[in-house]
Amino acid sequence: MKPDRFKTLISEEGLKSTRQRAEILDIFLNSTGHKSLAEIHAWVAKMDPKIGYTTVYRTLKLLTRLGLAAERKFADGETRYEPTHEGTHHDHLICLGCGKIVEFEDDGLESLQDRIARGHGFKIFHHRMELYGYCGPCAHKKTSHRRKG
Amino acid sequence: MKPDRFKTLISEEGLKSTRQRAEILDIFLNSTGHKSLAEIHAWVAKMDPKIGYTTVYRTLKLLTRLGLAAERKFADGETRYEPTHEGTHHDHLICLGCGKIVEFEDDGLESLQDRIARGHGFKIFHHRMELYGYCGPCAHKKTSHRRKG
DNA sequence: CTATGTGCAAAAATTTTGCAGTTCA
DNA sequence: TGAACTGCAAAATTTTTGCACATAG
Repeated sequence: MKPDRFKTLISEEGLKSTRQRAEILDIFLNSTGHKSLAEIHAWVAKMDPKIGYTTVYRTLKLLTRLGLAAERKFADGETRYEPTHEGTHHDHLICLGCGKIVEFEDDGLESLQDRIARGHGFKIFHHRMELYGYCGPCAHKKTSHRRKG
Repeated sequence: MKPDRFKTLISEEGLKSTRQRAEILDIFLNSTGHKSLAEIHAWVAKMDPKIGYTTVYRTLKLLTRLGLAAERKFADGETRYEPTHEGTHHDHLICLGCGKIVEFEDDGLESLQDRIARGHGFKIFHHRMELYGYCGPCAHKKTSHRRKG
């Protein structure tokens, strides 16, 4: 995702490209994703303390509207945003032990989605799948505890 | 799920079975599921206006802890609760047109989950899958609009 | 120049907690 | 009786909005 694409998108809507938006976009796109507003703002404020929370809030809403960001609400309740990496869809594996979030892509899932949707007369646009469990290291810790315990 | 089961569960924890809890449980279990706290409270208050929002809030948290209810946060942001119908797992089809939420079960999904998890060294306990799109009637409306449009 | 954007502060909407009086076991 | 429960009000969060000033186009 190049900054140019953003400029094109907003000008198409008669909106403006500002210093703040460029700053937020830059930081947001180069982040790992899954960031809460507070986290993004903290990050942005480090670069430019004058940028307010409200601007970050409104910019992320804007990016969501333009399709460059996606709001996500995981089971823990906090609203998070992640860059959309247009074209590629991915889902999430979430470790209940250490909180790590791993992204994955699976074609089987995509076709399964279509089959299920057809069975219910739905026309699907997108889906969300989250797998909750323990990653390798965390699963191992739990197993060790049980051994001879 | 019989009320008796609830009585057993809470007495096991040294908790009490009260009129309010019975009322909330009754209404909650006989609902369609996916209700927000405000909705549940409004419903409960119709039966007994003296029952406060706080009690509903705390009771649903309690039910969640006991495994009788599950908190869900769909993409629209509102926290909703649904009865767990122990043993059966299901996922959701969500209509973006009319907001209808349809539950479904799919064995293929369950095995796919295991395959994906293994590939990433995860041990999965549960998952969440949501398919967003348009149900039959809503999809039809959209199509009609496009015709000769 | 003018419509849009920004930032502060404050309003709204949610979720959670403290406390005094009530109730179940 | 005593620990748990209830309900009100108020605190803590989180999300949104109003408004005066700044700025891109």
